[in-house]
Amino acid sequence: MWNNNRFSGYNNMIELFKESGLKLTKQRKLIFEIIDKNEETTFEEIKEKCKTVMDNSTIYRIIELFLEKDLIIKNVDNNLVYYSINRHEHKHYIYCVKCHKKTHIEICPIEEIENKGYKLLSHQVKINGICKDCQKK
Amino acid sequence: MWNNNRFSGYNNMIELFKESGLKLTKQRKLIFEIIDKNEETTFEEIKEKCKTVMDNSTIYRIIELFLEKDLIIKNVDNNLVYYSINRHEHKHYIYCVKCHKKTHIEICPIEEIENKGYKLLSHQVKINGICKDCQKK
DNA sequence: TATATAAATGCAAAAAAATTGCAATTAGAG
DNA sequence: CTCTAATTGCAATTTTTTTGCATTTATATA
Repeated sequence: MWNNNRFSGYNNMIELFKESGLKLTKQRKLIFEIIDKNEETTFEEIKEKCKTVMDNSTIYRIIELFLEKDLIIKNVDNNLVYYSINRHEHKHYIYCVKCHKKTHIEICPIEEIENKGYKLLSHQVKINGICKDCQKK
Repeated sequence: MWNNNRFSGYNNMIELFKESGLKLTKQRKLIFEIIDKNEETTFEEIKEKCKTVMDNSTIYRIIELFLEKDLIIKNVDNNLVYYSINRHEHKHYIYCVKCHKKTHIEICPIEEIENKGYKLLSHQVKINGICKDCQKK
């Protein structure tokens, strides 16, 4: 997963950790890989996959750390918390809730915001739908 | 607050509750009014304002109920949970984090989503910035 | 490669948040 | 006004998150 260049600017996790000044422990490595494996990962998934390997408190601490260092992004939808690797790309997607396919959305309000004189601080966009194929099923 | 017609389609809370099949208790009324008073209300604000009037479990139950009945919208940003009245309007805003002014954004990705064959289920858009005036200060 | 040490983890305990069952109360229909 | 189903308060539980400290570990450097 990690050698396929999906992460713009870094060739691997080791470098990424080094740049953030983080020791590469096996616990951090595991959590990072779990989050990296899917587009979005719930906290429950992480807990489930880690429970034999590390303590819950460690999970909490690592996730907090990753968020602080901007390695991951937190996202809440429908009472579920999701984490994903921060790939530093400015793109928005629509997710199919059935097949989990994602489709890029071209439209982006940034320009309009800047035209209105606002300085942009943060934005969250989350769009769920059902894709063409899944509607047929 | 409630008689100013901000809520499209309903003239008052009583009617709204009736349509949703909810008894209008003083506890529900209070929570609804608290959420209605501001653009966004945190759970802590609600707890604080209700603590002398009702039990915490009642607050949890009422908020859950309002969400189920789609009377309010839940929104998470920066680890804080916000609630707002569901005014059934399809609009997006940019919020100024300093003066809390909101400005409507025209752009909307819905059309593009539909062109791509997706059936839209839900969407969340949250954009924070600093408005022109506040940047000068 | 070995060593020193600052940082990270595990563990157990505590604190905080959310949920539940049930008796008492209340809104609203008739 | 009365009746009843629905709602609330209360107390207890369960679940989630945080914390302090002893032990372990990653990594810089000798």
